[in-house]
Amino acid sequence: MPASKTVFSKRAAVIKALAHPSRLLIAEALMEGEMCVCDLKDLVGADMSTVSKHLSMMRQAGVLVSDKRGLNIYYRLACDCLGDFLRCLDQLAPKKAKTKPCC
Amino acid sequence: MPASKTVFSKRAAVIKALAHPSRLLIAEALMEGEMCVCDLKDLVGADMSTVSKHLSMMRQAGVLVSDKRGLNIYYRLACDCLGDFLRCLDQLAPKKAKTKPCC
DNA sequence: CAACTATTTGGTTATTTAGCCAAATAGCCA
DNA sequence: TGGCTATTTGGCTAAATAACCAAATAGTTG
Repeated sequence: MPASKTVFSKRAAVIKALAHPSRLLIAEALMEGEMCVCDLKDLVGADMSTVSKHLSMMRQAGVLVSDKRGLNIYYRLACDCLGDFLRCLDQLAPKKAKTKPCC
Repeated sequence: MPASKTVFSKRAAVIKALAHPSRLLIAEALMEGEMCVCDLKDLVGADMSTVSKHLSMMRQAGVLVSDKRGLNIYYRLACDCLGDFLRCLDQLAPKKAKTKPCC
């Protein structure tokens, strides 16, 4: 079991934590600042338990950190570099592209 | 069906194309330059058909472009910005982290 | 054209994931 | 304490994913 395999699995887990439309929406929303679960639930429009599972998965991958204050639990991005990470996406996400290099 | 939903799905598809240990390994290898499928098969160590499916999925997402020359098909990264994208990962991938912000 | 090589496609199966509902947990306030 | 409210957890089902093998496709060369 090569150590490099573990490295790639960990990195893949980080990416996987962003590889879902709802999770991406959450990540982009959190670029503006922290939000609590119920706000994120409204944003995503899914069952609270579903959102909660997305969030704990993202936290476990190291993408988000959470912070409990009173009844609410606030989530925020673990890392500022995620902003650049996410901004790179639009260059790749095919609008009509595919014929010419995106950047 | 909100347009924004489509946008997030497309972006998620791009990310998903990198969200697998083998695909990440492939993407990093291609940062050095193009490679043909059989070389990538050796690199990944999986069945050629498995590798081929990973590659076509990445191409479809807009992450890779391919180029057939003779019997071989060469793949390369569609976008230089992927380098930065990938380099951001190490900052997030938990080594022991999780206690302090990564960057 | 026939044999060969590189790659993709189709089929199958096992595993993982996403969603919902219901129940459990935890902090707050009367 | 007892009842709220916010969030997580467990259980379940449907759908998506990843892997392999076998067969099909396409280009090459004798």
